[in-house]
Amino acid sequence: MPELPEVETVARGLQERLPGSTITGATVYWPRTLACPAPEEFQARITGRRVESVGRRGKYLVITLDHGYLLVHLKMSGRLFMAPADDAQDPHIRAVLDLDGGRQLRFRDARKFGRIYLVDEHEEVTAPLGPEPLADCFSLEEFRRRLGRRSGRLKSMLLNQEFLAGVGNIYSDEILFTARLNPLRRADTLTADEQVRLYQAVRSVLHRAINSSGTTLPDRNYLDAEDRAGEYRAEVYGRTGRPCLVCGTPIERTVIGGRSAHFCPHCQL
DNA sequence: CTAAAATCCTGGTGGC
DNA sequence: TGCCACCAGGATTTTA
Repeated sequence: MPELPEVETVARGLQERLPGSTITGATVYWPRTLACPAPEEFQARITGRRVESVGRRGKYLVITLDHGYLLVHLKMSGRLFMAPADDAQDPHIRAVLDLDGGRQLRFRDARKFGRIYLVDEHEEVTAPLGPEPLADCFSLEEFRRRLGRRSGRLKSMLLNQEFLAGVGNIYSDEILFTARLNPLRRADTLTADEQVRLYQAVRSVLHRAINSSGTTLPDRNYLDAEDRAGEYRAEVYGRTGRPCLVCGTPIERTVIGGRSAHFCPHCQL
């Protein structure tokens, strides 16, 4: 499932080739893919736009146009990539933007959870998001401030996009393992030292995951815009029953807020 | 406030 | 081999 490191990898790949392209048309094969506006208005407004840059905010791909923004959320199975217009299309293509030079930007999404937004200001979509965990301005002090006001479980807190933008189910588990904190702990019970560990784990895990181009699980759920798999190796996610890489205790799995949580019962307190 | 459950979806999996 | 029930998961919405 694409989270911050995977979306960042896709954004960097598209940034190599997409800027400067002019969008000459659009086809939406699965109408619900389009969060806004309605298909006819989308087609009218996107045609003739030029791509200026490709970036990321939280788990959203942010494509800056000469007028407005195209935002794409990949959700569970979404992929965004460029292809020659005469390449065969697979049945899971939900939307296609025609580009100049006989190319296309294709949105493929087997599970149909992904969404595309065309807006004048990207804040129309991204306003509710919490801070970017890797931004220079995201300080320990700000993290502590946000943490102190919460009483929920750490696992649920890290998954909350209004608390912090971009962390999903894999990296929330990896961050808590690195911080040696139990996913069931309540946020307002952390000692000062534990707050520092969590802050540093958020930054180091996401940073290392980006440097490894993200995580591709054995089912190959994620590939970047150039079909490359991520090389990050999860230490607890999906390793239920296997030995903890630090102490050898079998990794446990539980459900918190409807999400699977993997952790070492010995290392994470 | 937290939190759980339901919702949207389909590919993959385990049981028989 | 085939069929089927079930699960995963991000975000939102509903309910307690």
